[in-house]
Amino acid sequence: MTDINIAEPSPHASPLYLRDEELKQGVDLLFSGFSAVFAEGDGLLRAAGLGRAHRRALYFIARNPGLSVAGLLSILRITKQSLARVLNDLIEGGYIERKQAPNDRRMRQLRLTAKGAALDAALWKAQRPLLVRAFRDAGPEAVAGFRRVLMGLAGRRGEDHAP
Amino acid sequence: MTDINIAEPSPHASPLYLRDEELKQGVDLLFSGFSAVFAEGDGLLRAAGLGRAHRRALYFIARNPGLSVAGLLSILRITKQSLARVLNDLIEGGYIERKQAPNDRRMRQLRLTAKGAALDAALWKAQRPLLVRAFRDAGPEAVAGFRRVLMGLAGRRGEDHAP
DNA sequence: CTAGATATGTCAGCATGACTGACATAAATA
DNA sequence: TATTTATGTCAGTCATGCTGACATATCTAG
Repeated sequence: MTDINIAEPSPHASPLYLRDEELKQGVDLLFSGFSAVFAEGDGLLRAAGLGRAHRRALYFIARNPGLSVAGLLSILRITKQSLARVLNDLIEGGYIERKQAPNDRRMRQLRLTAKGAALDAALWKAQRPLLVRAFRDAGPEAVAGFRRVLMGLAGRRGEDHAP
Repeated sequence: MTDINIAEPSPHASPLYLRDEELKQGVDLLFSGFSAVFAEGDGLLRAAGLGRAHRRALYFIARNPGLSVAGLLSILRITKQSLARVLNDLIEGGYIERKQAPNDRRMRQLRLTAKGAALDAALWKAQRPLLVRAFRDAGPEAVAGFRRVLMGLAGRRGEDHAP
């Protein structure tokens, strides 16, 4: 591959771990890791008659109770028309509820129902072992690095998804 | 904020970094980081009349010149019918070539053409700065941890994508 | 050499989940 | 009151995944 950067003048300008090959291995790993994490629990979803789009919405509503539609849109980065279908499915299925915000009644607050919370818990139960194993095997320092790099990649957009 | 999990009973049974909240933050970050990395360069793709599916194929063929169809399928984990459409688009567009393998002529070796390599380079040029910045800001130890965790998540499937 | 296994390609149809554009409504705000 | 904001909805399209069935060429085992 293009080893252009090996012959950098200053070691500070381009250390080994910033060569194209290392960066691309990072991309490979990100792709594989993401695929693995989000492949878990697909069986449960199909049983519930839902897809991955529903799951993502469910997940982020669970993580941010009372989230507004606009808030969810900014997390998922899809159009409101796309989200609307997903949300309507979830509401019709009794997984989430949509209520007017008391302070600004234009806004809707999204929350899980008991049924939605149960599905979310079941999905998490399926997904969790993989994460626990990977985190534990890697150790706390590695996990800290994992988070640090991802926060950099997400560009401070990755933080506000957590309550 | 939900500080529910702070009061864990035994530190050994569930170290702090393995609490549900920490694991879920990992999921949040993985989602955001992945989205950010793979959103870069979409403009170029559209200009070329291609989508993200084409990009993934192009990327992994670039990473593994001479890759077989089956090999690419096992990386992307989609059906051969889905892949066929993408590959045919790329071949018709002159981005990749498909040649019989000399040793086993049932197999096809996939490679980028000059045009494909140029597109791949342009995409990488768009994508790279984000990765460089995030890796450099996080530092080499963090990057090592990032890789370690992702390798655990990918379950040793994330390694063979690199040549 | 023949029979089967393997790697690939293709047709036909379907499902999911994105998109764009246009328009409607209710509530807040200037 | 006029405008902006947050949301919902209709209608159509596109991208990308899927299943099932079948064809072809080639390799491999008996």
